[in-house]
Amino acid sequence: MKKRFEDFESFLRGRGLKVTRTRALIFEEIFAAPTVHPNAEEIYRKLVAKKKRVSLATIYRTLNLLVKSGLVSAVDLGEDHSHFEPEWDRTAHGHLICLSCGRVQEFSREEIQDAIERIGKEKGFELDKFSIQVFGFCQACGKK
Amino acid sequence: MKKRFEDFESFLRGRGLKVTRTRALIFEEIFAAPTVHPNAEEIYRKLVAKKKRVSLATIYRTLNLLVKSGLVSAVDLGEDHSHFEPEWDRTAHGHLICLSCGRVQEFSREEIQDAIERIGKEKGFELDKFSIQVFGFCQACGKK
DNA sequence: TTTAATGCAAACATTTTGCACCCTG
DNA sequence: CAGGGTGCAAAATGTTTGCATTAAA
Repeated sequence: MKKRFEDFESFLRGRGLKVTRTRALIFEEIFAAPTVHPNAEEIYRKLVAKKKRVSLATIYRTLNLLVKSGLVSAVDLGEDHSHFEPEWDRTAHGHLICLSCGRVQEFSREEIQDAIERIGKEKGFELDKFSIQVFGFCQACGKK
Repeated sequence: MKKRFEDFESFLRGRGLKVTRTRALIFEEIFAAPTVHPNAEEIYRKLVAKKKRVSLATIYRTLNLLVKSGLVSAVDLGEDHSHFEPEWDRTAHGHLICLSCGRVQEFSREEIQDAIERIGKEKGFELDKFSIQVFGFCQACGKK
């Protein structure tokens, strides 16, 4: 099931929060290009480029709401700031991060998910979520 | 093979850098308690408690050297700062991080490492390193 | 004695917050 | 029109850097 803006609306209404123009714009920026993994600054710059009047503060506040809602995840790509991606309902996935060009590819493997679930069982650890970052060189960069 | 201070000395000498008292102290702090995963601030506080005269700046500078040397890794435990651990020669491992008490357990599984290597091959991605964080509740906290 | 290392304070980068004004419901 | 939302500027964090001084080699 694909998450859409209505899910964010429900989340906000359920907490007595308001559905605003700015929140919709930020939501759009993340969901319209799911492979981009933008950070707060990038979202800000894109909205400014589209002549929207927003502030970084609001972007951070909205990102926090989106993460709390479960519709968006923060991902660590080895930089000193967070990146954000839509959280679709699908097998958990990891990221391949190119140390040369910075390109990010996703992957998902049942076997890894299963192995992690087995580890949780063994150690009596109740799983919530996990993240995997694989660093290296993508096909294009590795060939050089 | 277990890494020891001599390895750090070789690294430093090989680059024309100096083996100093402060660098030894910081190295010790990380290697003496490998399960601690301290952050820069914690290392600083422990050394101050031991009446050592150090600055956070030197700790950060030394941590950067240790990471470059490959003797120490920076690990992301979901907080807004890095933690550090000795990088022993062993199968790559992941961390189970308790969202309630913050305790960190390690795990390692050949099958995960193999799966990631297979993914690299498939995508023509030349692997360098990977990290896995599993968030959830440890046995003690989960029972409550 | 030469060159790197250190502590300190200032600079940085990212993210959060206080406040006066604005907009949604 | 009441209460949350917003932009702006200031604050809070974590980390890095410039500089004068100290200490390895």
